[in-house]
Amino acid sequence: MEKNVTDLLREKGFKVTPQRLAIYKILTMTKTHPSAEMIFSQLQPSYPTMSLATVYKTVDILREIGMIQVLNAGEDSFRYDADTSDHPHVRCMECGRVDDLHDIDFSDFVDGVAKRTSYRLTGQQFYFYGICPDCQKRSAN
Amino acid sequence: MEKNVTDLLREKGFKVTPQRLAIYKILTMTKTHPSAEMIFSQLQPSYPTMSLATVYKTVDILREIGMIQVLNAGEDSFRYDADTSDHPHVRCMECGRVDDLHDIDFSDFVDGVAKRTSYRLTGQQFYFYGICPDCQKRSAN
DNA sequence: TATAATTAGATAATGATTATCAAAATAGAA
DNA sequence: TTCTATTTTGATAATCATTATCTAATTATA
Repeated sequence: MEKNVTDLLREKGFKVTPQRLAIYKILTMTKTHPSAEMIFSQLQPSYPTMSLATVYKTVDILREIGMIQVLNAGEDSFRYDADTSDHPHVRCMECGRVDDLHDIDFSDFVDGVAKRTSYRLTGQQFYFYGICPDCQKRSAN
Repeated sequence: MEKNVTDLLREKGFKVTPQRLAIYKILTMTKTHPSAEMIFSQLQPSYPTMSLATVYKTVDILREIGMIQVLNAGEDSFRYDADTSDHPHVRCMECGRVDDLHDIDFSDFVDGVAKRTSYRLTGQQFYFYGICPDCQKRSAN
C-alpha cells in the first residue's frame, strides 16, 4: 500500500501542517508541473497568507522524503512533479508547457548506459523539446 | 567541411572579436562543460579585462549560431558544451562534475517517443545521475 | 583612413531561490 | 485537555545567476 504524505512526514520527523498538505495536494491534482511561483499563485485564493518561502521549503522536504521529483527542462526555474515514476518529459518551446511522456520503454537505453559508464548510476531525467499540438495549430493559422 | 566560428559569426552578421574566439576556444578544449563563471575564471589570466557579461553574451550568440549547446543537469546554473552532437550527459551527485556519454544508441527510444507524442519534436537532452569513479573510490576509503 | 555599426566592459537591475528570525502552530507528555 | 519543547510559518532581507543599460572602444567596410 502506498504511503501517504501525512504518515511519511511524521515518520521522517517533519510536522504535518495544512500548508504542506495543500502544496502536496496541488501537485497531485495537476499535470502541469508547476514552479514554486505557480504553486504559490494557485494557493492564493484558499491560503491568502501563504508565503512563497513556505512553498520552497515544502517542495524541498517533499523531494527529500521522495514524494515528488524536481524537473529542470532548461528553464530559469525548477518545476515539481508528484508523479515520482520514471518518465520522460517534453517541453513546448513556444508556450513553455511541460508534458509527461508515459508508456515509453527506455530500459534498453538505460541498460546500455549503465554498461558503458564507470559511474554508479542512481537516476536519470529525459527531456524532449518541440512544439505542442496547440502551438502547431496556432502557427498554422 | 566544418564551419569555423570566424566564418559563421561573420555570416550571421556578428563581429569577430578576440573575446568571442577565446571563449569558444575554451569550450572546444575542455570536456568539463563549464558554466559562465568557470569560463570567466579560466580566461582571467590571459584576458584580465574580460567581463562576465561578455561571457554570457557570447555563449548566447554561440548557441544561436549553433556552435555550442546549453546544458542544465538540475544545477543552479547553465553549462556549455562545444560538442553539439546529440549525446547524453552524466552528473556526479557528489562532486558535481558532468561527463559525456558517447557511443550510446538511443534511436529506438527517440523513435518510440516521436511515434507516441503529438508534439513535433525538435531535440532532446538526456541526463543521468550517479557517483563518478573518483568519488566512489574516495568514499570507499 | 574614415565612418557607421557593433561590441566590450562596468555596473545596475532583475528574478529565482535561500537565509533569518520572531510569532504561531504542532506533537507528545503530563 | 493542557503544557511545553520543538518545529514551522510568514515577512523580508540576502544571495546568486543572469540580463539590461550605457559609453568608450573595436570591427568591418567604403
